[in-house]
Amino acid sequence: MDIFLKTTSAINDETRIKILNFIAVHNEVCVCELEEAFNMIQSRISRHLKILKEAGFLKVDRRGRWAYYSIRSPLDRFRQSIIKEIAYLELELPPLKKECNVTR
Amino acid sequence: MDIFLKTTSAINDETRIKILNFIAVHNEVCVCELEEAFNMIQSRISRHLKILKEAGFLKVDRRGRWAYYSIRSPLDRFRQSIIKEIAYLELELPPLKKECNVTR
DNA sequence: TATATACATCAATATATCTCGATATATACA
DNA sequence: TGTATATATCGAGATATATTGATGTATATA
Repeated sequence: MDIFLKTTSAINDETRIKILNFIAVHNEVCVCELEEAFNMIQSRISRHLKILKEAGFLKVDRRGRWAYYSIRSPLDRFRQSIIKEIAYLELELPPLKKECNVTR
Repeated sequence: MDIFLKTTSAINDETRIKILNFIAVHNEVCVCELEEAFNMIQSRISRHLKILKEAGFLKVDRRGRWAYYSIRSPLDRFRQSIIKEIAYLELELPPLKKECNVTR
């Protein structure tokens, strides 16, 4: 029950739904790219990423000073269906600008 | 997005998850049966039923003084997967007592 | 028609969650 | 070693949600 509720509360927020969708589309993004794309302050993005990660949706890969977030794999049936359902929403995607760092 | 959020917020509550599961198992129950089974005051049950209904999970059939709630049918793919996932939780079911009315 | 029953809704309070700004930490590199 | 960059975390205020008890509404029946 607790894990289920952690999953549902993670997706019960418009910002996190958009972030999750953005990451699903772009495969792997760093915090500063999300900050830039969504025009939100870094602490806000970071907090939402933590919630999505702890709910089992994301994994993080730290390389150098950057933290690259992507969809966790393998992903269980239920979380897969959630991401699929979010894809069906056809949310407008903000542009991804790879300007916050050059070593990519 | 709004509909999606309505769905996620509906299942983002332990009481509603239990109610939804209870109804899924028993097919059709009235408010007083839920009140009895979960030992909760009527206004609380009624409010949660409204949220589940407006989120597309339940339908209500009024017969006489009673309101019988059941899983809405047909149910879309996503809501079906949610109810299935809740079933996997194997939550303990409180007993259903059909004492609140006799005309059944 | 008056009363009881079943359910819905409202107002007030308690609790949880989101956001921002400040601060902490960790890495790279001059 | 000192500074800049990228990210994480914390505290306070704002907002949203849940719960309760009171009240409203509709139906059945004495």
